[in-house]
Amino acid sequence: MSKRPAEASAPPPRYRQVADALRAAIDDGRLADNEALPSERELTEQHQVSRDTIRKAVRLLEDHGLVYSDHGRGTFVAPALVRRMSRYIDGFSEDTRQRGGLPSQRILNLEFSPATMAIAQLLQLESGHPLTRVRRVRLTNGVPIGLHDAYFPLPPGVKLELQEVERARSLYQLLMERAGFAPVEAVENLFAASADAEEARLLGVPEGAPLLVCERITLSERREPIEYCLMKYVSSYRYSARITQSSRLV
Amino acid sequence: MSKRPAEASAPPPRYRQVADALRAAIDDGRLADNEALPSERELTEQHQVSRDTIRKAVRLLEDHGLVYSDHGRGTFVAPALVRRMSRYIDGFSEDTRQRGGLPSQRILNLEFSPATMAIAQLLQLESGHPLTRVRRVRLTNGVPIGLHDAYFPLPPGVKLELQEVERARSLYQLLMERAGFAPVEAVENLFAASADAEEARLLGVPEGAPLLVCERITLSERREPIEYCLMKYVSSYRYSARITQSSRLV
DNA sequence: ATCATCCACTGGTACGTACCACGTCAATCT
DNA sequence: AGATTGACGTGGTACGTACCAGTGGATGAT
Repeated sequence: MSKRPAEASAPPPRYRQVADALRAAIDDGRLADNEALPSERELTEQHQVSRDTIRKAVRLLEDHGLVYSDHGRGTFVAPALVRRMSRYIDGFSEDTRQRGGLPSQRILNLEFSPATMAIAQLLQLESGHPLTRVRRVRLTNGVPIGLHDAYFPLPPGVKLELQEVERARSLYQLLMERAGFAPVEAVENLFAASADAEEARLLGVPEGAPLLVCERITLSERREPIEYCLMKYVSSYRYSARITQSSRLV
Repeated sequence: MSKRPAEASAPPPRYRQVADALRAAIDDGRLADNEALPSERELTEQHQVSRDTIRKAVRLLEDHGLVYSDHGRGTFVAPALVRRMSRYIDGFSEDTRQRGGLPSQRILNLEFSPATMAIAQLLQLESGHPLTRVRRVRLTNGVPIGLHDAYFPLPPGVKLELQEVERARSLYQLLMERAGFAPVEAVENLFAASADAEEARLLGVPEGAPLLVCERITLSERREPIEYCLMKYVSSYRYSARITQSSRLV
């Protein structure tokens, strides 16, 4: 037995434990905005790990925008404005909850359709490849916020039933269990468009209302495209991003 | 003299040199999409540096989406689709050039106005604090693409002249020289809106046309807000983002 | 032919050490 | 009073070593 099926999974690495401890201190206010963290050498003693491990932990927090380091000065807690900005894959439910809203969804339809030329190219498949398509309305506190239109190939023999999609807590979760769907990265293009008649009806806005369109290609661990998703949001929806200058590689 | 004013600046760190070499190999096609890089231990010998240094270099490239590492398999060149996705601060000129367009701008006006309550709050200043405001039209190949409306405080005594703003290659560059303006991070909120009469006229679109609105707060090294900028783009403009799952910190 | 095992190789974690680069501020010198 | 210096503390770079953990092909038993 090389893998332990249900046994307690291995403990997280030490740098991760340190990061969690620091994050907890930030979350519950023991470390205030812009307050300095203990120096790396101090943390070394507090946690009884090497400086290398401490630096890995701090780097992890920095990547997520929770702290920032200044050469010669120290490491500081990032202001809340920055801390709140992190995007995750399939972020709708997460985002909504983080802003204090209750996310929900309504499945419009589940169909099996061959890839159009445009979508085939984006997914790097031949035109006409069989795809599954799921259309959903996303709601926050019961109010329609966006339309999601997702296309993805399923392994031969795997078929989704409407009921299981409706019951599933998360479409990605379901796809992971049923089809080994494992997204690790995504690229998105955002732009503005006007609502057509159907979109207007589904979202409860006037025809021609401005929508935020987000076109996403989801990639597997091997960076193969595994999903194309077209998302359209009403104008009250906010998409947040954080941009860093991190050594721009010229 | 602790700083060398005009002398050749210190050479970049070794991990940076290695990263540049690898990047060059990717850029000119010596390493193809999804091709494996030499293993870290091989790179160690090729560049005569420690594995630690190699790993720093690879991590840098990975952060920028140029390569990805898989535990047990190796490190691979990210597909072009992913490689093209990196955003920088003040990215308009950069972005445009990267997509093969010629960026330009037209200054609409330069004025000195007290902060409204909303803007004062975003910039963490008291209401009525004197601000400089620059409104610009951004163009690609001579076609209007977006409107930028920037607000920022200047140190006492510093005044911008319309001419120098118009002559400057980059507003940020100018602000850096004249006012020590040094952005290192920014947070953005994106949403959709309709063009009002003036916006429509300036952008050459019908009134009510959908616009992509990007609201940006720029932060200094100390994470103090130093600029607020409201940007509105026509629907053909694409805002690109890359999302990674990188150990989500639960 | 099929399956399980093993092994060589990959990146990931963790330790230790040393020195460099930068910022701060108190002590010092004009 | 003002400018200069320098010690000190901070994060940044770089070396070395060792071992862990996941992958995938070769090997060998069935």
